[in-house]
Amino acid sequence: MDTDQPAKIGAQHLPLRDQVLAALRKGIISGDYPPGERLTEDRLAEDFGVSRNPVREALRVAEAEGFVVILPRRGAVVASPSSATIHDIFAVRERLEPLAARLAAERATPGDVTSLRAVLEQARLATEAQDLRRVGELNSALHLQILGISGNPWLASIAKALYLHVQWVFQMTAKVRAPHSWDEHIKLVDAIGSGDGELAETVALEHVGAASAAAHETAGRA
Amino acid sequence: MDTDQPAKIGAQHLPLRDQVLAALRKGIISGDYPPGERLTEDRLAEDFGVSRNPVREALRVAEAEGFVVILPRRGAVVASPSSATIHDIFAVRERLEPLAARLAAERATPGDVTSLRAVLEQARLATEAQDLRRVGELNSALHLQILGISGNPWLASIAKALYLHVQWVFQMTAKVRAPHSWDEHIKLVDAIGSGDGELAETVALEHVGAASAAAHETAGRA
Amino acid sequence: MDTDQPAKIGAQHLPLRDQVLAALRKGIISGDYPPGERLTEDRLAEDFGVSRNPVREALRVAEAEGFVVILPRRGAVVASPSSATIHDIFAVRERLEPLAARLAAERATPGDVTSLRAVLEQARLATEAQDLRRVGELNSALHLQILGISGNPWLASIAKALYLHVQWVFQMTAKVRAPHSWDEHIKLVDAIGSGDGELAETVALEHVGAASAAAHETAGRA
Amino acid sequence: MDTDQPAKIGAQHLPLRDQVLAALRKGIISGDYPPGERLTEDRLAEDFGVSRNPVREALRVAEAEGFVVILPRRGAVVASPSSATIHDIFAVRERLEPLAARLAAERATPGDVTSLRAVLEQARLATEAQDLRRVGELNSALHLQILGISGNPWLASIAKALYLHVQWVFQMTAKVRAPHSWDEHIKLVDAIGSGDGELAETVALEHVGAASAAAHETAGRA
DNA sequence: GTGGTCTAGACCACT
DNA sequence: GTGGTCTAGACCACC
Repeated sequence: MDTDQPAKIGAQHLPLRDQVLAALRKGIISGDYPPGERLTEDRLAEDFGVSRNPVREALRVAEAEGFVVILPRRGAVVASPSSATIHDIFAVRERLEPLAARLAAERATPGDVTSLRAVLEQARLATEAQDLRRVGELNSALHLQILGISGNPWLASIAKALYLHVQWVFQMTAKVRAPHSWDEHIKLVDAIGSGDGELAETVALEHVGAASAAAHETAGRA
Repeated sequence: MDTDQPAKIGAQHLPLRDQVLAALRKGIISGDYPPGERLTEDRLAEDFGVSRNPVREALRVAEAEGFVVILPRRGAVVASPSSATIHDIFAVRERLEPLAARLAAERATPGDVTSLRAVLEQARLATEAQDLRRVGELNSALHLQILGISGNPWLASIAKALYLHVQWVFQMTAKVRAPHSWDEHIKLVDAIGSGDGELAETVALEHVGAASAAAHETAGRA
Repeated sequence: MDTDQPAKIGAQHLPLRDQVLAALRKGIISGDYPPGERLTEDRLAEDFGVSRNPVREALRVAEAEGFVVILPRRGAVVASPSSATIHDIFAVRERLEPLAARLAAERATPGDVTSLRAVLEQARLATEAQDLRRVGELNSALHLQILGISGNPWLASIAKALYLHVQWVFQMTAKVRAPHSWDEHIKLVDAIGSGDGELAETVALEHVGAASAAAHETAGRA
Repeated sequence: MDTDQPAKIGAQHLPLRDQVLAALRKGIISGDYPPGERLTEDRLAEDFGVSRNPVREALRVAEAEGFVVILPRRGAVVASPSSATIHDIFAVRERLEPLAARLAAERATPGDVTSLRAVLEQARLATEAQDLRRVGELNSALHLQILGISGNPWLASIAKALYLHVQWVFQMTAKVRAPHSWDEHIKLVDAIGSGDGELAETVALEHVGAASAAAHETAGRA
């Protein structure tokens, strides 16, 4: 995915705290840091090879994002999404993703639609190759791209956070509903491409509903 | 709702960073730190009488909440909500507050409703006394309480952040649409009290629509 | 080449100056900054998206490494290796690479040898695939690996600098002697694997001699 | 070779960073900044009466030369040559000084030889006067002059760096092998004067071997 | 004693 | 020269 001529050095040189945050999110979502696990600052600092200060700053943001719970003077613990959490998250997603789809349909340029269709095509190939991991990545990429097209950064930021949590839960339950979701995705992109906001919103609502149902089937612990 | 006897000392002893964060939010919303203002760590540390580390941690969270913008190696700046931002925020609120009202209607206990009506009554008295500041506070209190009753912490947390930003913008434009909003509030509480989720959602949608219109009239600058 | 579990964040988070230095070296060797080109600090700062300070520090080191020439109060210019320079460099390489080969032969563990042979195999595949760029990279990788095995950091550091310059000259003359060099490399690795320092030194000397001859044929300008 | 009348002011006015670098090298070699000592930028800036910027640039070059070790985000420390380091350095010198002697023999003009003999004579006088410090300086001057005569700037630059480090180690161990080395020096100059490269190389090799042995006797600590 | 919290100080980069 | 960033170390609450 890297361009040959990398972006300017200054722009890609992120502070340690940001890299720590990304690594921490990844570690949590991947299950390396399982729910309920205590996250002592010293341990994380050692894991990442940095001092405790950037770890602390990353933990504050991770808390704001809902990945960890911090108890004052007690330390941080990986959050434990329950089935209730999943229910809550989907309740919000059911409202926001249709909005995103509508806005995207109203604002999408031909280039945007081409880009979305490219993701669909890649997903088709990955599905044929049975590369489930890649399918999952493309699933995320598609939704994130739609959020970007919506042109509402607040919506995008909130929905992205929700989306990451859903991925996390899926990861925990070791189930992916990849098999049957791409038909819905194609319909969604078609609707966005048509420019019909009302239609896009309807399709998105159905899609979230299906995802929600699948999630609730597989959830139910911790 | 607070007991006269304050809660346990340990529970009310918040870390400095949390107090700094609260003070920072308040300072930004109140306009003491106007949009575009540079927030050097040293200055904030001095303002709050702490060292730079708790200031840094508070800034990270304030960034995640959208109150400040942090540019790597350049420092923090108070965010500058534009009229586009207001539009974006209301677009999301229009989806989430009706959801909150519906959930609240479906879950509200009689005690919850009594509590909501108490706020309405206090607001009526404050309006008669022309205590506009108090009216504003009660406005916030009402909406936050509804969010709490909804029982969806994700929804509550997101909507609260949006709500704070709306307050901020109102503060900036120095206009409050307090005069005519309480009629709507009464209708909203009635709907919640009735337990009719569908009705509550409809009333909430109208309310947000009115607020949105008022906000867009008064907004329109960096 | 990246491992799945990346190295600790702290270890791979280099200062901007180091990244600038690496980019500058790469730009010079690749010919993007041709010999004789003036390198104003402002321009480099813009090219890399950083401020002038890290650029200045990178330039000092690049000067110490012989890639640029800095004239006091006049600025930096990309160095212009002449055929005399090539001659000088090879005169030194003829003494140091045999030494490196001898030391490597005396110190190589079985694992070291396996690693060297892996590079040879990759090079064979890349040669078959006619991926000349990859062949060049593996060529460098092999020699650098031998230097590392030698266990003499001074030798490694000096020889590496010489090696980079030779690559630069090859790049300038747009000639690569890749075709016939891998036979020699195989002999060299065999000698190192045998543990016979004397033999390794002899083979290395022949190898450098061949490279030197090839370089002198293709050089002769700028 | 310097004229009595100093060169033009512009040419002799070196940038501050170069003067700082020279002073830093001198301070390290002389033991004023002992191995392992932390070199904070502020302290050096104060010591030399300059701002931190030229200090930083000098430190980068000093690192490239092996006098200091810089740990990212940790600062600079004076390098600590161990006996292993000494061994490594001499292993390289054994290859490069004979080469320098051979090249010098092949290229030396009568004037060059006269100049070398003048150094020998001064050294004889200084030895008689028991001015050991002067003897040491002349020792260095002789070897540096031979490197210059070799006509290979790469060789000269590399060998000079090695030579400075050897001096440093001798300084640290407070031992100088001055007593018996001048006989060897005379033989070396004779060989160079004869124009017989093979002979010069042989003599130089013996000389480095003797120096190496002496160094290893006196070394043996961090 | 472990570990969260905060301060002091220094490196690093921008202006 | 100012200011962002990170590290080292001290304080102090909890187990």
